Amino acid sequence: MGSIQNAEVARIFEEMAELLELQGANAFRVRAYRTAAQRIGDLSESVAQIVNDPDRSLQEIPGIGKDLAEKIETIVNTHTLPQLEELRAELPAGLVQMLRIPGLGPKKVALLHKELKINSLEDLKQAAEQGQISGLKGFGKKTEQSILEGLEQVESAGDRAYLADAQVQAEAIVAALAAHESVGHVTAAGSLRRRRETVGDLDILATTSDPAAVMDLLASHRLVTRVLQRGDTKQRVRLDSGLELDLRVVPEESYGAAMQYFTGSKEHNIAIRRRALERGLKINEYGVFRGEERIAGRTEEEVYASVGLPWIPPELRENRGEIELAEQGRLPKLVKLADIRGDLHMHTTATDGTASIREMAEAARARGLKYIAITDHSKRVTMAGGLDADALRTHWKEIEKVRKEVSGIEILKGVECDILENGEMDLPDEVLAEADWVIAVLHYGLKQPKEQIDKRLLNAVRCPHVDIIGHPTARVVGRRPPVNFTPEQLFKAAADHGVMMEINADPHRLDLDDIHAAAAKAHGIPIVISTDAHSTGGLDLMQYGVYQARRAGLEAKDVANTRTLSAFRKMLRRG
DNA sequence: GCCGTTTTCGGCCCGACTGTTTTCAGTCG
Repeated sequence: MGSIQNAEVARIFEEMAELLELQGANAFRVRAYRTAAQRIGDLSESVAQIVNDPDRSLQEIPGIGKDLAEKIETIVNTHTLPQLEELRAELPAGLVQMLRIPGLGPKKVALLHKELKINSLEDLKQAAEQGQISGLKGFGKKTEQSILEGLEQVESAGDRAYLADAQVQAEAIVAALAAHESVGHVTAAGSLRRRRETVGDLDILATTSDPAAVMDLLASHRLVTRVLQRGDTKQRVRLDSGLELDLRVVPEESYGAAMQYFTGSKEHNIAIRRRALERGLKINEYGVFRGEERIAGRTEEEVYASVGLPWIPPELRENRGEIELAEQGRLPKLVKLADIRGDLHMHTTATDGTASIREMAEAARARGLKYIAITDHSKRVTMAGGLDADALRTHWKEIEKVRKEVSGIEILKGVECDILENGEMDLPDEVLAEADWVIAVLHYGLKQPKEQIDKRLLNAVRCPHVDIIGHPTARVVGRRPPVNFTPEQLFKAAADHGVMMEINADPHRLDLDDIHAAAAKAHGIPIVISTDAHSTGGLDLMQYGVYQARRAGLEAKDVANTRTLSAFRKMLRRG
C-alpha cells in the first residue's frame, strides 16, 4: 500500500465538512474541518511522513488539534476514516451534489431531503417540475424556478476558468468601466489578483459617484449575458463564457479596505481581522474602525498598517505564513517579469513548434530577452516529430548557423529529452553531453505507480547531462492530475546533484505549482521559469510562470534565468 | 473541533442580497 497523499487527506476532511454541515453540525466544528483540509493541502511535506516520524507531531500544524491528528493517523494507516463512512451511510451522495446549485446551501438541502425525501439531482428536478418545492416552508415560486435554472447550469458545468482566460475578460470589463466619467478607481480583485492558477469568478471593484450608471454600463457590456443580482452597491452578472462577475461599488475613502477585503483570500482576511480584534479594531470593506470612528481605509497600506503590518503582495495572501513573515519584516521581495533575462524552454518547426529558430530568437529579443534555449522534443514523442540523435545534431548545426546571423541574443543548443517508461533517457549520453542545456521530462507512463515514477525521476537527476527537470509533475490544471511521486526525495536528490527545477509558464501546466516550488526553494534548488513556447506568441506566457513563482514566494535570486547568461552558466552542474 | 501574556471555557470575520418574510434566515463571497 503506497503512502497517502496530502490531497487525499484534505479531500476526506472537506467531505466531512460538507456532510457535517448537511447534518446541521456546529458551524465552527465544520469550519475546523475546512481549515484543516486547507492547511494540509498547502503543506509541502507529506503528513504520512510526519506520522511516521516519532520526533514529529501533527499538532505542529496550525488548525490540527488532538482529535484531527488522530483522524489523520487513522487515514494514513487505513486509507479511510470510519466517521466519514458513517456519514456517507446516513446521507446520500446526491445531497452533496445539490450543494453545487446556486442558492441551495446545507440548510435548504437538508430540508428538501427531510420533507420531500429528495436524494439526488434527478429527484430534485422532478420535484421542482411538479411544483412540490414551492409548497415548503422558506421556499417559494422563485426559489423553485432558480433551482431549475441551477440544475441546467450544473449540468453544463462551467468549471473554474484558467487564469489567463479570466484575465482577458476582466481586463476588457475593467477598461470599459474605467471609461465612464463618474468612475475613479476600477480594479479586478479576488483570486484573479492573487494570480491563482484558476479563477472561479471575477470580482471587480469600483469607486464612482454614480453607481446606477456604472451598473447599467456593466449590464450592457458585450461580454455580459445576464444580470443575476442588483442592489445599491453590488451587482452580479453572468458572462458569455459562463464565468460570473461581481461588481462592488464603494466610496473613495473605503477603496483600500475594499481592495483588501475583496482580494482575499478568505483565510487571509479572517487572520487579519482576528489581528484587528486583538487590537480593539474592526475591519470591514468600508474601513478600519475603532468603535464608530474610521481610522483607515483609503489604501491597502493603511489597512495593513493599522494592524501593525507592511503591505502584503496579493499573491501571498493565502494565510500560509505570510502574516508572520510580514510581522517579522521578512516578506520576500518577489520576482518580477522584468527580472527575467532568458527563456530556456521552447520549440521550433523542427518538431511541433510553428516558428523557425531564427523567428523564435528574434521574437525573444524583441521581448527584451538576452538568451534563449531551443529545446525541441526527443524521438519518443513521435506525435510531435521528436528528433533522434542524427536529426538533433543536424538541428544543432542549424542553431549554430543562426547564432552567427542573429545578434543581440544568445542561443543555447538544448533538447527536451523524455525520461522513458523504464527510466532510461530517450537519447544516448554522448549526444546529451554535446548539448548546452538538457531538460528531462515525463510525457508517457504518467499513471505508473509511485515507486516507478520516483525511479524515473531519480534516474534523470543522476544522469550527469541533465540540467533540469521540466514540468516535473506533468499535471494539466483541472484536467490531468500530477504524477504520483515523492517530492522530498526528488528535491533532495536534485539539490545533491545540482539539478534545477522548472516552473513551466504555460497556463495549463504551471508546473511546479506554488507549493512544490516553495519546497524546491527550501531545498536550495534553483528554479527556472520557462514558457515552453510553441510559437513566437507563446513567449508571452512568461508572465504566468512569474505569477506562480510569486505565489511560491520566490525572489529574483531564487530564479536562475534572472541571471546574466555567464552567471547562469556558472550555476550549471556541467560548469 | 481549535485555541489561549486577560482565558482550559467560551469564544470563533463580516456584510450584501434574495426570497419569503412582517423582522429574518439562508446563502454567498
